[in-house]
Amino acid sequence: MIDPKLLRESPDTVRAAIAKKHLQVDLDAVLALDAQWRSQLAEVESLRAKQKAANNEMAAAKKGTPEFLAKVQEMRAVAAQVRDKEAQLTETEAKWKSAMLTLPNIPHSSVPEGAGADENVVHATNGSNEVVSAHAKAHWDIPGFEKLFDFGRGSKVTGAGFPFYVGDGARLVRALIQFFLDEGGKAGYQEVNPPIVVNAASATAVGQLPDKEGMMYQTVEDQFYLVPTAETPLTNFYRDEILDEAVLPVFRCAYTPCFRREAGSHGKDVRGLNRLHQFDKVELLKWVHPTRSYDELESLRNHAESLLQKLELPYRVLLMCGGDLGFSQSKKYDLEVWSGGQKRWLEVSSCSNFETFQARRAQIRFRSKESGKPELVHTINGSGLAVPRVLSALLENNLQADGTVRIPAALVPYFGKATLSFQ
RNA sequence: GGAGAGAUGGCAGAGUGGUCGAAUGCGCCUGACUCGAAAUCAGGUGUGCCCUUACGGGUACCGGGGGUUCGAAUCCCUCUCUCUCCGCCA
Repeated sequence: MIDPKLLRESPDTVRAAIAKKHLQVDLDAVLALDAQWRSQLAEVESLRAKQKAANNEMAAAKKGTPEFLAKVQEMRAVAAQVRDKEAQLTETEAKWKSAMLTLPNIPHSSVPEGAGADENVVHATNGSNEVVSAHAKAHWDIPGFEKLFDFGRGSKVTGAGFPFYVGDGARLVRALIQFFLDEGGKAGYQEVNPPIVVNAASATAVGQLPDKEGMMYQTVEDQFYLVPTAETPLTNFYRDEILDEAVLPVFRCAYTPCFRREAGSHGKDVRGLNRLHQFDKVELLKWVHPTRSYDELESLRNHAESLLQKLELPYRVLLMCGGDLGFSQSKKYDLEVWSGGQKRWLEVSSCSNFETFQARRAQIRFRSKESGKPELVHTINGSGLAVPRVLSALLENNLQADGTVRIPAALVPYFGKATLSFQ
């Protein structure tokens, strides 16, 4: 949610943000609702002030005296009025709140103009398909693939998009997870093992409810949600808290399985490991002082890049343009790994600065040393990294003439050997 | 799963339906005393929202939600969580 004061004081800033993100929002309707809410609030509060004053008089007077009884009579009418106006206010407030939630975060000035994915800016590239094996092929076409990545049995046991990882497949997944966590730790991110089901309040605080319930798996009895990303429990760690300024910045990383229903995304690009309903990911998250957040976004992105470098995978970094920036981000980089067999880029990390947008909704604040008052923190997150697509690139790019896969040196200590075999 | 107890400010802990945003203690901040510190003394010390250029004013919040009442921290209903005991169990 954006700052309601920003909307009042500088509606044009909000209008420009909506335009830059190529969204359609009737801002005038939101402004009208805001004015209505404030005037109704003033009305209710002045009635309550009246009640309060009368209460004090009545407390001083003797019970049962004619004056007292007259006052009770008088206040009955006021109480009825309060009930009435309060009901109206509650209704307006609900509309106001949901209208406010339709307003996107303000893009940072460094975000390029653009309507969609085609206009994202290639910020950097590292390596190219030239380094990729001449034997590369789409991972699902590699002989023996189903032995290590058993989609058939996964479909039987659960459904499409829930593969079994078997033998070296399982071992490689585990190696990647542990490699990512260890690297995160070295970079100063404290490791956290969070709950992987969350309640509705947590899902709401990060904006996954109420609009995106279709994205999450739900438990039947308890109204819990399987996390679509570790960002959900991790961001909620400090929900409704006021931190000591001295604890900032906080860097955390967490591995969780991630569950996504992705309703309506069937069809394109869903083969093999590209898009799963359950996948493994290490998430990086920072809670930082507002003055530092753009520096911290750069360093988080650098860390995520370093993982791809150590895995010797070619990748590029995209700076998302306004039209392809998410609703709640101020600035976002995507890291895409080159998948030599499919001959396409696969997104493996999305690094974003949310400024106060998430923190406002989740009420994550710190007490400013300067003012002594609570202020909202800035939150930044990114994957470091998502496992299956790294896996795709690794299997495809490193496929050798004999049908085995070369394991990059950084991963050998984790995997336990230098090659993976599909036999 | 069964039985019971509880939830009040940073912490501990009072609170009779009315003058309770809430005693008291601790903590913290400021000042006095001191060369300095400790001790002592005096004052201050929550959060959200609305109005106001400002000074300031108003209102809400005693786990969440609902109800009774002219008036609720206090009474009623309901939910959640915590603790204790029993059962089950990786």
